[in-house]
Amino acid sequence: MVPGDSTRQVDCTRVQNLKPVSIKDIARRANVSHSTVSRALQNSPLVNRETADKIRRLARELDYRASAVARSLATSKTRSAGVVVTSIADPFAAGVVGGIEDAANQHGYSIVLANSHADPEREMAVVRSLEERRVDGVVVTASRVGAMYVPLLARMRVPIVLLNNQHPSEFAHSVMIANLEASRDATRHLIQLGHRRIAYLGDRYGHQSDTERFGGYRQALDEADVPFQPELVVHGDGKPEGGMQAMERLLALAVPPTAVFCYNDMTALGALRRIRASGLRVPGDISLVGFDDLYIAEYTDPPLTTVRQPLGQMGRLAMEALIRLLEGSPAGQSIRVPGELVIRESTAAPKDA
Amino acid sequence: MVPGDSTRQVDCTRVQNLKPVSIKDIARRANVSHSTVSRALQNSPLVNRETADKIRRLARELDYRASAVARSLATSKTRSAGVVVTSIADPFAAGVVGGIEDAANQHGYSIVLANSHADPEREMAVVRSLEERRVDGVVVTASRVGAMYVPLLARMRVPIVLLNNQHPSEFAHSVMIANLEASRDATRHLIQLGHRRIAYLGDRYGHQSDTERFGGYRQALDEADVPFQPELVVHGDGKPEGGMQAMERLLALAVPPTAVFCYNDMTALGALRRIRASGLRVPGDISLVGFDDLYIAEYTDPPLTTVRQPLGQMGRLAMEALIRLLEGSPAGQSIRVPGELVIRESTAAPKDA
DNA sequence: CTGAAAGCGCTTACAG
DNA sequence: CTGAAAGCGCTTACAG
Repeated sequence: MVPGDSTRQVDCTRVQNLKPVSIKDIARRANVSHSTVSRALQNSPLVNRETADKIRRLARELDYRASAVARSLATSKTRSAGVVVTSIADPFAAGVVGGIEDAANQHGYSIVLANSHADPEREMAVVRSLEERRVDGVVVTASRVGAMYVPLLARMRVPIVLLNNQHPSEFAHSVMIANLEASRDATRHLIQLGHRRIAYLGDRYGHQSDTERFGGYRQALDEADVPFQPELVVHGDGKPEGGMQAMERLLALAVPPTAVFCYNDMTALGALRRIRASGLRVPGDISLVGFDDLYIAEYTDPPLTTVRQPLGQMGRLAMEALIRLLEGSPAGQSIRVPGELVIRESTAAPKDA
Repeated sequence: MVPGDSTRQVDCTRVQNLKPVSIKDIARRANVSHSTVSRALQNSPLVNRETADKIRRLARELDYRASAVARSLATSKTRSAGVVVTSIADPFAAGVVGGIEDAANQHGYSIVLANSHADPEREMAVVRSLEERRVDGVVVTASRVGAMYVPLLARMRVPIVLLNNQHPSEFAHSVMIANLEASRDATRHLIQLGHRRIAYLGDRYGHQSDTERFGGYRQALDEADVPFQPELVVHGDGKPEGGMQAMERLLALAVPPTAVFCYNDMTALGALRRIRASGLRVPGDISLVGFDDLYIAEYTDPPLTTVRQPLGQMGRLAMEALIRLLEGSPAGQSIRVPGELVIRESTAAPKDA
């Protein structure tokens, strides 16, 4: 061997393109037809016990991996689902996709993930790509998706499940958080603590979720005979910035609220900042409730009372609904998942109580 | 029409199983062979201009979608990449996968996503599934993956790119954050502010990233002739709980540090809590630096100075390296991505300076 | 420029 | 129980 001969070292980072072992390779060694191999590997009862065992042993020895692509072509099922999200980098989407993947995996499905970035061009490209891949179905978590997008998806002729979509539609099945019930619970919690001047800090974009959450707030007020005060309803943009500005208007009121129920945690974060900036304390002077239970809610100061969206579970339910659709069982047109009020330290009885 | 006849309403949620239009359907209408259709749709110069135009027009009219599965079988390329993460619900993985998907999409690749949950059984199942799907390559972001896992993946005989993996290996290409340089920068920042008693709050699990970050800390100290004090090095568990405990030990020192460089933001969060719990202020009494720039870092009180890992970019680089590998160009065995020191409000000059 | 043919790796009716 | 055959929807050498 030549000293320093670099060829003696195998370059593991480069890839040999040997083709994978196929059903034919096994057939040859087992002295049977490839049909028999196919049957044996599917545990078909049509194959003689011993032949089948021999075939399966060979498959293991040769480290055989059935080609899902060939199978898909033969069966016209890919056992894969497209998952469209606005952006997987968004923790919300990430949580939900975690559940989707778990359920898919458990049922032998694979997930083809695509970001739409709420960009119509990208959305078109994504749909086309999923169509070409012949995914068996798709779940869409793209809350800010255009209203036209769902019909576009529906043209794919595969089952669709929508997840917390702002435009639920007759074209598809859907899984959503039970906004009204959850926000009613959150508001009741404030009422039970003794609050009566409770503000609603909503989202100004007219999302269905805002409408529903506001509905729950109203309902809790009504059932407790707390008079509704329009001046206590303000709107942000769903982000901290908007929360700060809206909170500012609330603080400028002749009689500011003693508690604020926020559309979401991001908004609550802004409200919290604004309250502290004006020298007031949470929950000493003002109680604060969020919605979502983002990771961060646990680490704000004080930790935020909020409504948890069971993201993983919602994803799981969506994927399971899709699978049921694919396998012909009834799936439930519209599934509502209860939120969970997580009481931390941003809520307390009002001072004057 | 019978009143109340429910059949007149199309049930859009149910799916008709009409098979997609194929190359043959187009061929029939165009009065050519399917070979010609195939060529025309690939923009092959071998096809007569007008025939090609006619074919492409027909394809558009019929809303033709080439079957990627048939093409994959014919070409033995799927133009898809497996992406293995410990859990996509982890914001870190989510950020990175965002970049991976963007790069993939841009190059016409699809992403098959799989959670390993750091569970050996699941890891095996995931690898098997990706093998069966015949993905062209895989990128793995599974920092806490078992050391045995990468060799297992390598057996897949497809290119692998590792992303911030704790066990970079000769089996694969890798993309990692430049830990040493970034933590040297962070430490320098503290030194420049005037600190000399700077603690390192590390991770006790002996991750390579901890070793490297500690190395950067040492290097910054050395180059500034700040004496290294072993008592200022403590270890947490990478989470807030461990950060609190380790910070407690630091506070119990005869002369506590005036600044603490934490292994990551989660640890910093714990340290921050512990510092405030003892009535001290950040950065008034102690400056604090994290690592990662989690979403939350911007919203702590005070906002945390930290090192940003450009997650999206790292994902993009990993996917691009994989694609280069797939297309036979050199890809760079080991790519290091610089972190970025984000100076917020948790660092200031020491009191006595 | 075009078509007939073979092949990719499976599944599955059909005939024995 | 088994095999030969056809087919899934493409691609691509080969022959004209």
